[in-house]
Amino acid sequence: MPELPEVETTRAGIEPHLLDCTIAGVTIRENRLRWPISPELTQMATGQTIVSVERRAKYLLIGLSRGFVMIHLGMSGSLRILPAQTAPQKHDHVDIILNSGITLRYRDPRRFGSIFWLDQLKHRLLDQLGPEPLSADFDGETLFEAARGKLRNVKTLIMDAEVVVGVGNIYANEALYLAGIRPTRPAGKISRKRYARLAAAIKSVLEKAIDAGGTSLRDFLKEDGKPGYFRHELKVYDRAGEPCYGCNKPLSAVRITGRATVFCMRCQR
DNA sequence: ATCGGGACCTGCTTGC
DNA sequence: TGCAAGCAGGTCCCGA
Repeated sequence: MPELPEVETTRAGIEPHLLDCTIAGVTIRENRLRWPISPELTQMATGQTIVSVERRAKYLLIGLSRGFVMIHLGMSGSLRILPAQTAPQKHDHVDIILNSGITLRYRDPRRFGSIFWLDQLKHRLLDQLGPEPLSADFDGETLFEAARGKLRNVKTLIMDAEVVVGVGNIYANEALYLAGIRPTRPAGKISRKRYARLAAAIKSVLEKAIDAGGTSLRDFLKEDGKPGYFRHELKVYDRAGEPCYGCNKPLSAVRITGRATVFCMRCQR
């Protein structure tokens, strides 16, 4: 489900509802997420004021007067802003209830997501993360350097969070199409110049997806319950066998490390 | 050190 | 129509 644009869309959507609010309580109905939710989350967060709502990679970081709540949406997670008395539905695992009369509700049918209480902004899952793709710390040189001597294919490289964060399966496919690079190409055999193009394509597709409110295929909904509209802008993802918008040739499909991969045999080399 | 594959879950779509 | 298989936006961890 959520890649960087969907997480960023969620962050921007919930931020104005959360800032300066006090947490009146945290209800955990189901703590069996990817990692069990620590029971101390409730007592540590209750009574505190929310001072920031930020994102690092695909993690949401809710800053409190003391400490942080760190949330990952996994494959099927979403956050909604709702009136506090709204009855929970199936898979609504956690509520963060605010003194303003609203609740931030976490839903995650597959339970691949996670919620952590952090005393400080430090966690092993944040330690090894690469640069943010939309920052100046990321460019073609980042990719070229990471790819030196590597035999692995370029799609796996750009989906590796130690190389660059936030690029999941949809946007990896899209960026490689925009850059005209075949996903199966060995990463170490691609020129500086083509990596500059790929880095620019990653930035461009992520920015445009954020502007559109993300991509909604199945589960993903924004904090207000509405879908994002980038689905209509997808050039290759979910279009296997359909004509390439560039040359009309049917798009090819392969699996790369278990993930659906779509590309144009003619436009991507 | 690097890499691929399995594992974790539920729900929806597809094909027999 | 019913059922089982296959597939889905992530990513950690293990064994080769």
